[in-house]
Amino acid sequence: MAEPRYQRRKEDRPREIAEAAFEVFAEKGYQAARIDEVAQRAGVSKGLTYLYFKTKEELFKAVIRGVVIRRVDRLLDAVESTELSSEEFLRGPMLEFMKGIPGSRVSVVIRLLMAEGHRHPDLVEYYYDNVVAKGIRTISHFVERGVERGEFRKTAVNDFPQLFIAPMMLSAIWKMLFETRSLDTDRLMETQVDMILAHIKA
Amino acid sequence: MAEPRYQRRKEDRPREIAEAAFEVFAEKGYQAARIDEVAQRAGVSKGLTYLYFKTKEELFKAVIRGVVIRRVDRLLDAVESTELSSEEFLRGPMLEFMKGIPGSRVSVVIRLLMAEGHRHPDLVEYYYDNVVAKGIRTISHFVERGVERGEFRKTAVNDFPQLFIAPMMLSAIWKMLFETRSLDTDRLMETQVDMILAHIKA
DNA sequence: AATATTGCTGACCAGTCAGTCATTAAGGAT
DNA sequence: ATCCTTAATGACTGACTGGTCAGCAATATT
Repeated sequence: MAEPRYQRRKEDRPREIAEAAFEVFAEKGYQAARIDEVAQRAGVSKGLTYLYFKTKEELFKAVIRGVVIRRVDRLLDAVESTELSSEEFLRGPMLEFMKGIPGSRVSVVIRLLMAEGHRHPDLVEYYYDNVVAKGIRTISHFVERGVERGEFRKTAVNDFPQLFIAPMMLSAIWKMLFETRSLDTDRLMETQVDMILAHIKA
Repeated sequence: MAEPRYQRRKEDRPREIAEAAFEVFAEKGYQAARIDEVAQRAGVSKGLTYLYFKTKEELFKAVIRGVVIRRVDRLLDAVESTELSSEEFLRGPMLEFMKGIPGSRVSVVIRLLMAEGHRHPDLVEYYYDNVVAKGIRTISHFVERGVERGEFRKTAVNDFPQLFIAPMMLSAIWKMLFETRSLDTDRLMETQVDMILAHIKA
């Protein structure tokens, strides 16, 4: 009749701990995050954290890696499989994707990487290869396809797919730092898309 | 004949300490920065640091505040006093200003603020009022002057001066995280300016 | 030269925290 | 029931560091 003091849940623990860790890292940053607090939020003892993650750094890396991947892949798939015109895709799914970034977990990851990237070069590399480079290639490919289809002209924008996402990055940062001070980030990104389209449409 | 063990230099110490502190904060971030190391780099004992700055946090704030101000004010003055046409100003001094940001101390400050902003809301406010808001107003004013002079059309760009600096922000971040991976940040910013001009020129 | 002033030092303290490990007990196997 | 494996606990340690302060010595004053 005595309640068991805990349950053994080997399968779920790592995910639960990583989930709690993400929250704590998000709030405090890497250095100020306390393993004790991670454990507490996961409803687990500190020792158990160290059973599943050898060090704080490893936990950090696991958490960061776990966040972002699927989102970029979805965009990539959408580009490949869409039946929309390039302009419609830009104004529709692409813009929707970008609007979703500021305020999401992705921007937390950006912050953490900027803050701690120095000391975790392998993490930066992983993130660059699997998120940034992949995303940039996807946009690049999208623009070139537009050119081939005769929808777009060939312009300097072909060389700088970063132009599409620059306002998104600014929006993410703005929201993180200045939440209260008003900036209509959605319309900011829309305006950039308007401008790019006006510039490259055939 | 015995060399004096130290010299008393009340005037210079604070600046020297702040200088060293900037370096250490830049390399390590706020939390991981050690006051001992700051003192060592300033060629000074740890105790002296606490004579001039009451706490680590105060030192941090003093350092951040000391970095950015003059730069933005120079841009503001340049806008007011220039005899160039709006387009010439954009392509000349304005672009030069923006190219100077990534890789400069300013981007270090951006990184530190993103990483530590949470815990220093007054610092964020100070930075917003004296740098961000001021800069945005300056650009806004510049665009509106162009409209009044008949050089520019009135477009959505009037409402989003952030569009001018978004690629600059992306460049700053890119350079910090991915130094090695090539991106011609200067040309990225030029391309944005080209595009904006094409879009708003009367 | 003697005295006063104060910039500066560095040993020290009290608190903190990542990581360890001896121990406990959950729950499957027999 | 009993044993056995191992998930889970949490007290503990050792290293580290922000901040203090009693005293020293470089200069200013007389």
